[in-house]
Amino acid sequence: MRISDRPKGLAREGILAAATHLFLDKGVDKASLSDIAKEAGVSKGTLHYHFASKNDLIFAITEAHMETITRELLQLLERMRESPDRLFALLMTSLLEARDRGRLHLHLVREAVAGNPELREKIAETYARWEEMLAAALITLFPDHRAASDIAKLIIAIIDGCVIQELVREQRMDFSVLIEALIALNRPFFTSGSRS
Amino acid sequence: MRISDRPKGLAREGILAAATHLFLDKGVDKASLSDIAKEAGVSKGTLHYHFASKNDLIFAITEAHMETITRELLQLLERMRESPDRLFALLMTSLLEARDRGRLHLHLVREAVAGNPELREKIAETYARWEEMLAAALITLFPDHRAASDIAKLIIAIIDGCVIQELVREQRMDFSVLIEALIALNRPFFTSGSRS
Amino acid sequence: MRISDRPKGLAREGILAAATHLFLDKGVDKASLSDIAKEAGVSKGTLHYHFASKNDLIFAITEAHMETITRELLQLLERMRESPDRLFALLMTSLLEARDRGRLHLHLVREAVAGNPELREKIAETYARWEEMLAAALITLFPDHRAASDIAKLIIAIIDGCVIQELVREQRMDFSVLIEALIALNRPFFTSGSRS
Amino acid sequence: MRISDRPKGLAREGILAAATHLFLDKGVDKASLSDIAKEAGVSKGTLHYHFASKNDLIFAITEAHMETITRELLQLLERMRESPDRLFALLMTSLLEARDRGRLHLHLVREAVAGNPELREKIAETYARWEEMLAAALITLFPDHRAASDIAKLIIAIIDGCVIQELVREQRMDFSVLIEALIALNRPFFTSGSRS
DNA sequence: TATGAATGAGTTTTCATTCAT
DNA sequence: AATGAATGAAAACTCATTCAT
Repeated sequence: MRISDRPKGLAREGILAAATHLFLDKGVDKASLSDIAKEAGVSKGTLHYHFASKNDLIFAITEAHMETITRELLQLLERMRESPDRLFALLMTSLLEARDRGRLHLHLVREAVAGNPELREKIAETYARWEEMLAAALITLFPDHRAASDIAKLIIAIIDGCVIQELVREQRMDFSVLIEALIALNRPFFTSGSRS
Repeated sequence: MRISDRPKGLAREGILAAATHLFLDKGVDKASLSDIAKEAGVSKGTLHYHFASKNDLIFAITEAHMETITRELLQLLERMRESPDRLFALLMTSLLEARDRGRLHLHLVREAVAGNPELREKIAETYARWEEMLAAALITLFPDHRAASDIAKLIIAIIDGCVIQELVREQRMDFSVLIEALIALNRPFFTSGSRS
Repeated sequence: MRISDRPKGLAREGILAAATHLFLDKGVDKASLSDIAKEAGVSKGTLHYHFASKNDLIFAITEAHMETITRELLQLLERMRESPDRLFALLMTSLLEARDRGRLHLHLVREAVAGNPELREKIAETYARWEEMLAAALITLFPDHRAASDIAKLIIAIIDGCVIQELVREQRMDFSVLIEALIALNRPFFTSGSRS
Repeated sequence: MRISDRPKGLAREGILAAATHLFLDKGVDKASLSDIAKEAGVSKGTLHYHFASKNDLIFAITEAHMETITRELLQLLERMRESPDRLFALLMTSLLEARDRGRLHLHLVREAVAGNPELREKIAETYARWEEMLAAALITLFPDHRAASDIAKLIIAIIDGCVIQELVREQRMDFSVLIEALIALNRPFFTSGSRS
């Protein structure tokens, strides 16, 4: 809030915002540092003053992105106590509603997988953390249920899968329908009708 | 069969194989045409003789990749008639077992999403086709079930989601456990015990 | 001589000539690849086609430079049989007469010493070779003389030292005088007059 | 002595020390002002406060370096009166024993030769001064000897040449051997045995 | 068909220098 | 005296593409 804060932070924040936008839009590889500097309204020199390399920038943005999702997931799980039966629907609509976030997520995950081991490690750790958070919440809500950790894994996978579907097919997924499908799924296919 | 045929086909196939390998390994952007030409053992000139642009090459590889999966899906659905109750497990283990395929898939999807609309369209169409194939198979196997199309969508999403998990966390997913989870999922969480 | 030779070799030779000239003139660090490309009349892309990195170019030029001196030294030692008493004068005037060569030599040696171990090794080997060649020639000319190898070392050092003097003070050294000095040197200073 | 004096002098001295170390280590061109500021533990702003440009810094360091050698040469020539017969050996071992000094010397000389005329002039003057000092000392020690000035020139050249040899070949020169060689040199090679 | 030489636009990165505080 | 944020010019290097042969 102090005046002296602004000049310092502003450039850095502006760069992060510009980079986030361009990474999201064109992907990490195709967004050049020139593009980012231009969009942030700073010189390339300034950009490198704040982020020594492109990798640093990617890392900073990934950290912020993962942190944002984690925070949101936490809030979501809090709210869930009031209406546990809608957990799944809430989770998916909330986490997916920002299509931009999904887009950025895909780009960062791909960057991590394509030869950026540190980044991959970072993302893997966050995934593991989400899984734990989800599993813990499930156990609180349904103390008598086993396999909470597996269900957590499954939920995360479904969300990621839906992100891809949305991005590729450019159409919203209708979750109410998906959830119906999930409910219906178990009866005929896995138990092969034996559950009377 | 004529002698003159062979070199022609061979060079093209060699390029495709090299490009597939490098795209899979480093991603589409980071694999340069020089790398590919070198790995294929041809000159850059030859590469451009067979594929006018990098985009052409990407497109050809995407087509081949999607076609491979489609073919495999078809065979899988055939085999399914004999043991319909294991459909899901079979689907997932088969489609995921080649980790390379998942890796390539991620890279191609990302390339499509990041500013390559033609490619995106191509992939979207194939996804739609898979969905139809799956839905049709489900209807054949379980004629009295509704929402086959939604379940198809869900299955595809789960598979994509698992691919990402595997790539990021570098650990195989245990499907038997996931399927258990799926079965267990519907009871407490969605029906919240209301199922009589 | 064939027509097909020319286009191929020409660019490479042109680049080497331009780089030699600029390295000599401004030093290795201050001669940029842009400068070199411009002087050679080719694009920067072409330059990198022929020499993958600046280091490659430096190395190629160093090799050529050292080779030139070696060749010349060989010819000199041949000619020496006819007038062995003028060996030293001949050596120094010949090797130093091309001031450009000395200039280039200083730049390359400095580059080698400042963090280019491969280059340093290359130059060190050539120095050792010169020393051997010189020592062998001395032994042939004066079979009864010991310490040929040490004298060779000394001669090389004197030449290098004179190169530096010339470059820094921008004035030719007068060798006849230096040689006089060398002759005079031993009597009073080292033997302190004891040599009757 | 006042408190306010110290920080001022200290920063400047720290910068000079850091720059000397880095120039010596990596060469003048490859040592960046950022590196130097970091090693000196000051900001880049401070560095520019004390030295308006990199050239200023180079110049200051060169002056200090040349002054150090001059001072040492003076002391050496003083001590020489007591054992004039060992002049040469003493000179060379003393001036060369600090290998770092030779390294720095090479870098500064090269910088001077490569497009820094002021610096070149400065160094040339100092060389001339050394020559005079040496010649004067020689005349004092050996009043009846002619060509003292040429011998001085020769001695300086030999020292510079040995510095290069040492740096490139990374092995100490054995001076006793070199001196032997010098003594031996004059008889057979130059006079070709004619010295009755 | 196939090549390799050539290109130019573009990439990330480095760096000496300036300046408000 | 000292700082650190900012800059722009220039560095080395990459790469898809073109083209004569």
